Amino acid sequence: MNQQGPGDAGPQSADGFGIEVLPRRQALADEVHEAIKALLMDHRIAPGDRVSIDGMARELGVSPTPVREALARLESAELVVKAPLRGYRAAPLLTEQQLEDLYRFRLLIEPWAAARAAEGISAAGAIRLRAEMDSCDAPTESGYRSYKELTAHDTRFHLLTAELAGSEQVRLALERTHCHLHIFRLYFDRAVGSKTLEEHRAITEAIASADASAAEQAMRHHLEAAFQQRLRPLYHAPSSTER
Amino acid sequence: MNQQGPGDAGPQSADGFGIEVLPRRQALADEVHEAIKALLMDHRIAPGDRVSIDGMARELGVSPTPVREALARLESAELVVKAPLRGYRAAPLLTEQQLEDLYRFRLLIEPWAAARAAEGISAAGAIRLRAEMDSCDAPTESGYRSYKELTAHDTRFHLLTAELAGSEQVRLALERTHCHLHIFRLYFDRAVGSKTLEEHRAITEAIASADASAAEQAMRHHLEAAFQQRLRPLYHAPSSTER
DNA sequence: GATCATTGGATCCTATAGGAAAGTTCGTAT
DNA sequence: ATACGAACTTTCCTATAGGATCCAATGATC
Repeated sequence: MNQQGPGDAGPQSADGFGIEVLPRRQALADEVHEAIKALLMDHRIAPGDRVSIDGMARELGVSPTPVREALARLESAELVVKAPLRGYRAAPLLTEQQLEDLYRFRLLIEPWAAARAAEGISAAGAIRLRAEMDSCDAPTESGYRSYKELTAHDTRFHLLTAELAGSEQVRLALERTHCHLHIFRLYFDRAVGSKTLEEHRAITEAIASADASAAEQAMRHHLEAAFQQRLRPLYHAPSSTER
Repeated sequence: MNQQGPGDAGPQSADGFGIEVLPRRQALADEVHEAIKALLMDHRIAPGDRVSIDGMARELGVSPTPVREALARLESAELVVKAPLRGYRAAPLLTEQQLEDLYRFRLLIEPWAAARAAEGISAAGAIRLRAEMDSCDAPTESGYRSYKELTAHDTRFHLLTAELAGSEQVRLALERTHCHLHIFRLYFDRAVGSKTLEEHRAITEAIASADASAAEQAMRHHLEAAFQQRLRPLYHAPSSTER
């Protein structure tokens, strides 16, 4: 609607100085896309719930058209399923078999990526990796970090290792699994141990010291521990929402 | 045109007797999606060309809304790119580096999948695999098979091996790369050798005889040969745009 | 003659309206 | 009381209109 205040009408060449803030003219369908994704993660839309185009448009205060576009993309990402004349529904939670399959896939590509990242690590890459760790590592004494924050870090960390491996296809494949979103939906209300950060730290150091086999092994250990010790028990424990 | 002109409107559910077998109300957006994908593969939309929403709607005789939805999905699949206020463009061809990256990724997951398929092969699985081979293998003397047909077989064959591996994630990852579509766009006007079918046959026999290491090796050989001997030379040969 | 401002065209983006189909509910007959 | 049928409601699906923006062409000015 309104352009952000005065002076930026010209998107980039406002004053001739290439500030290039690029006011993200991108938008409305993308914002709707992110909004719905956030609703799915927060369980404000439970798995299996209907996602009405009109209802979502009313709730977000936009017309149905961008909602339709956003849902089409979410369907392509398998986060919602579309029944031809019955509307969209939120995708169900992963079954235990699907989760196992997902981690088998991650075990196939991520240790490999960690090894390649270690082989080709640069000074700048090591800095980026350590910065990511520090962003979530530092003040762990005062207050607990929210699970949402830790998940965001986890997402960035794993995608960063894939990026450092130099394989865009691996990074894309990992991103397209939306594994972090699925995991988040699985135990979005549980506290996460500090084990994750410890394991991330081990991976970081292995990569930063260019030790390929150590990086591969650390990543493998991390994924196996996450699956066997943290995720899989959720299916056999009582479905508690305790903290 | 108005809403549903009288002639073409009522599809077939004229009377209350819904004898019509599944009126296939499925999709208009889906059909548009497939139509545009076909246009991309046939180079009727060249890489880099603009894909106007209104223009495509006029050409296909539908309203812009389903076109918009189809393009949103194609963008999610990275077959078109969207410039915020400048419309969609067909994605450019893969660079040599991107092709190499793609095959590195396939070498990571597909030999693994072939080995798992061999380990868990069933009688039914072997039959399906051989049927796929026979469908394209048989009458190779009378007429040449079109490249389009062979590509379709290649797509089905590789997805089938991934499916037989029992990993939905691997199958999805392979599908999401759209590698066959990219390859097709690379040399859509060339004849393909019979080498591909020979290599497929070797993979099929290795899987059907439950020889995991042979299957893995055959798949690896197939991918390396395809990249090194068939695809990569395209970048160094004289340009192929003239016909 | 070259550069910049202005105007025009095309396109995208959002919003709204109307028709069609499916699910649901209520009423009636057995 | 139960089953069947009809009407209703909700929702999706398509089409069209209007506002905003970007690219291109033209004319004016230095």
